[in-house]
Amino acid sequence: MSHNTAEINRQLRKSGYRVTPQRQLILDAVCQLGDHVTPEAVYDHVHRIAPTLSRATVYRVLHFLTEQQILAMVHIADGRLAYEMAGPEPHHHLVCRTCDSLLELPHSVLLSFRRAMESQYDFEIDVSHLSFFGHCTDCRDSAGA
Amino acid sequence: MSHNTAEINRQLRKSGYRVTPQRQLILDAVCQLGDHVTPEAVYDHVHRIAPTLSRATVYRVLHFLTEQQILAMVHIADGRLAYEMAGPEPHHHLVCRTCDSLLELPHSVLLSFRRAMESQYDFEIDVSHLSFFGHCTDCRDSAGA
DNA sequence: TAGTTTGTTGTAAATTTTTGCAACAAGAAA
DNA sequence: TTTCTTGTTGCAAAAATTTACAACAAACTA
Repeated sequence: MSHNTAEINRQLRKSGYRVTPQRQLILDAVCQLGDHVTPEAVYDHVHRIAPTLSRATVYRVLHFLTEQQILAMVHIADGRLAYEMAGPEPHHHLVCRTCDSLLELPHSVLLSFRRAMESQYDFEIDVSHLSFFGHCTDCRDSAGA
Repeated sequence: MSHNTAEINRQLRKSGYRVTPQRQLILDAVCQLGDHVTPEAVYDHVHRIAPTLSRATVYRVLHFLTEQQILAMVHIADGRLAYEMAGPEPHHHLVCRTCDSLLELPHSVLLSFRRAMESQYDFEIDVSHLSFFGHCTDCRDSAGA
């Protein structure tokens, strides 16, 4: 996935934050590495380009960009965290606990569920990204029902 | 929440695992401490009773009891993990990102969603526990729409 | 372009979580 | 009750993540 650098930079500056080379590198890395990028993968990637960029900065920037809704935090197996670009159209994942495969879930599938929570509980679910864990077709079959 | 010790112990032994004082203490701790118990809270609690019980054991046992479906792993704010008793009837939470309050969601609310995923994607969602993050009534109001 | 403000970074240390391994002990069997 | 097998634990070290703080530098202003 690509991202509109100029637009993002403008957004950050407007909010009083700064655009640093570190932030740009880390954002590019997540962008290039695709879905479910772990902090360690980001670090490995950017560290090759900028050897002085520290792990602490990676963690801080990932957290920061998530707060700014530029990235989305994703739960992957075992309660670990990963990140990915927060597209304008959210999508979600069905994560297989056995083979770690991913199925993408279009946002539309969740809209009615979200509306239900809103009307029944007056609670506004943040649907920037959701992961559901379970078992895919193949793994259920091979588990030998 | 209370738990049927004898039943759980029988289940573990039947599967070839052992019932140790450490496991019993940790299970009791989660039970007594209620919903969303963090590993650190468990450690503090059990460490008072059994000072030699190590942090490593707390983490290992929480993980183990979750695999055995005796506990359920819960995602709390910021991607942190917590645990709670896995009741026979699953329940879920709406977690407010602002005030950290919890709303309990009856399992029935998710049944249709789960069925939909099964028929549309042939994916069986594990619904032992789900957390949805967002904002509750009060916090949306005070945010001054 | 130079000066000023203050948001950010790197370092190092603190915390949290995981893992290897030898000693231990639960539970089965005799 | 004693013995034996092997699942578990504690320790210590490794790995992952967070935090304090001084130095740095992005962006605004003149």
